[in-house]
Amino acid sequence: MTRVLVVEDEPALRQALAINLRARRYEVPVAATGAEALTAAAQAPPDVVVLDLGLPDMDGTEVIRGLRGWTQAPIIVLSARSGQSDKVDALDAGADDYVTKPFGMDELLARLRAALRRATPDEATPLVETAHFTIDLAAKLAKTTNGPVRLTPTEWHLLEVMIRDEGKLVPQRRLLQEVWGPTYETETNYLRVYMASLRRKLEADPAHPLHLITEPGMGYRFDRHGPDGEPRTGG
Amino acid sequence: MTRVLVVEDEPALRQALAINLRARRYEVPVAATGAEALTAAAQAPPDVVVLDLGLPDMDGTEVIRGLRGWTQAPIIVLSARSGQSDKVDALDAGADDYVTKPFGMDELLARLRAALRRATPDEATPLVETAHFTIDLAAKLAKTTNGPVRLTPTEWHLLEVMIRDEGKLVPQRRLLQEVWGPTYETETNYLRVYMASLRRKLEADPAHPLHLITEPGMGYRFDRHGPDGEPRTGG
DNA sequence: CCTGGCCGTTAAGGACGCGTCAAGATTGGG
DNA sequence: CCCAATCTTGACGCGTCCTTAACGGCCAGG
Repeated sequence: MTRVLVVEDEPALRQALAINLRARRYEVPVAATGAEALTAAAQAPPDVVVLDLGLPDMDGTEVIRGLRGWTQAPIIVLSARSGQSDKVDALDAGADDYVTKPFGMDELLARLRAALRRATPDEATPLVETAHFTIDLAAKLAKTTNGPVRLTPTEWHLLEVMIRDEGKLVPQRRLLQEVWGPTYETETNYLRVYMASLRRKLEADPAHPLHLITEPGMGYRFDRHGPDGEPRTGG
Repeated sequence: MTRVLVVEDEPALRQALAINLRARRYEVPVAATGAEALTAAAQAPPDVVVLDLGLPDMDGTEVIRGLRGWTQAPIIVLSARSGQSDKVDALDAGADDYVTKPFGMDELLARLRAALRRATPDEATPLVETAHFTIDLAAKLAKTTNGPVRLTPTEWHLLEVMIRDEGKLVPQRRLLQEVWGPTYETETNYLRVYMASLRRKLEADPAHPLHLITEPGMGYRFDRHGPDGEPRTGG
C-alpha cells in the first residue's frame, strides 16, 4: 500500500487529511512536529510526504532538507504564506509542490496523484514463472534454468496471446487471427511450426511439453503449473 | 541546453516568459495555439513545457494528452481559472504542476527548477558501469578502459532513454519518438546509424556488442552485465 | 491389419531488417 | 567568410526471420 506521511501541527486539519487519505486506501502515518516527522519517516519510509511549513519546533525548509538527505520521495508543501520567496525557498530546498492554504481536498489529492505518478514508474513487471522457465512480457525477457533465451517477434506475440488467457484453452482460430491477422484463420501450419519453436526454446523436454499444451482438434493452452501428477507414460 | 516550450496565446505574457527564461540560459521555442504547440514539440522535443490552458483553438487537456502520448517531459500548466475541478482535470490528464494567474515569475522559475530536478536522471542513475565502459548521465561523462570518450548530444539522448529502462526491451518507435519526436516514428535508419556510433565508441568489439543489444524486428536493449557466458574468441 | 486425419519436425527459399560506409546539408564559432 | 563538428540521407552486403512444403508418428475407426 502507498504510504503518505502527513506532517501538520493543527489537529483539525491533520485529522481531516488523514481521514480523506485513508478513505483513498493510503496508509497514513501522521506527525505534529518536524522532529516527529523525521522520526516517523525514518521508522517507515514514506512514498510521499505532505508537509506543513508552519511547524512549531523547526523551520520547514530544515525538515525538507532533513528528508532530502536520504529519501527521494516527493514532498508536497502546505503553507498559509503565499509570498513568492517562501515558495521559492521551499521548492529550491527540495520540495516538489507548494499548495497555499486554504486549499481544496480534491486539488491536494490530484497533486498527490501527480507526484506519485512521476515517482513510481517501475515497481512490478508482471512475471510468469514455471518450473523450468520465466517470462517477462513487458521487458521481453525469457530465460530457462539453462540461461537466457531469445524469442522472435512472432514467437513473443503468440506466447503473449496464450499467456493472456493463461490456463484456458485458446482456439486455433483466435491464435491465428490475433497473431497473423484475420486472413490466416485456416493456416494451422503456422501454429504447429511456431509452437514447436517455442517448446524447443522453453520446455525442458520439447517432445513432452508441460506448459505449452496441445488440445487436439481445438487449440492450445498455457499452463503455468504443469500437469498435477507425473506425465502419463503408458496409460 | 535545456529546452522550455512556452505555449501562451497572449502576446505580452508570451514575450515576458520567453525573455525571462532566455535570460536564465534556457532555449525557448514559443507557440500561440495548441496546434502550434504540438507541432513545435514534435519538431524539437522539449525538456519541459509551460502551457497556458486557455488557448483559442483547442482544450488544454487535449494538448496535455497530445504531448503525453509520446513524451514524459514535465508539463507546468498556467491558468486564469482557479476552480478545483480545472486543476484536478489538468493534473489527472498528465500535467505535473498547476499555477494560477496571476503568478510571480520567481515562483514559476522555482517550480520549473523543481520539475527539471525531478526529470534529470541524476537522482536515480548516478553511475552505470559495465565490464568495458562507465557512463555518468548526470555529469555527461563516458569512459572506456581505453580512456574517456566524447559523445554527441543525440548519442547521449539515445543512450539515456535506453539506460532509463535498463534491462528492458525498448521498442524502436519509443526510441525514435523520445529522441527525435513523434514525426520520426518510422525513420529506423537513424537508430541504426546512432546505435552503430555508440557501439563504436563504447563497446570493446563493436561488431559483437555485449551491452547495446539489438532485438531484431522489435527494438534495442541496454544490458549492464552482458550475456551470461564469456564471448567466444575462436568463432 | 489397413486407412485417413491431425500433429510435430525439419529444411529450403525469399523477403525484410540490420550494420556499415560515405557524401551532402546544417549548425555554431572564429 | 571559412572551418569543424554534427546531423541527415542514400546505397549496399549480409544475416535473421517468416513462409511454405514435405515427411513421419500417433490415434481412431473400419
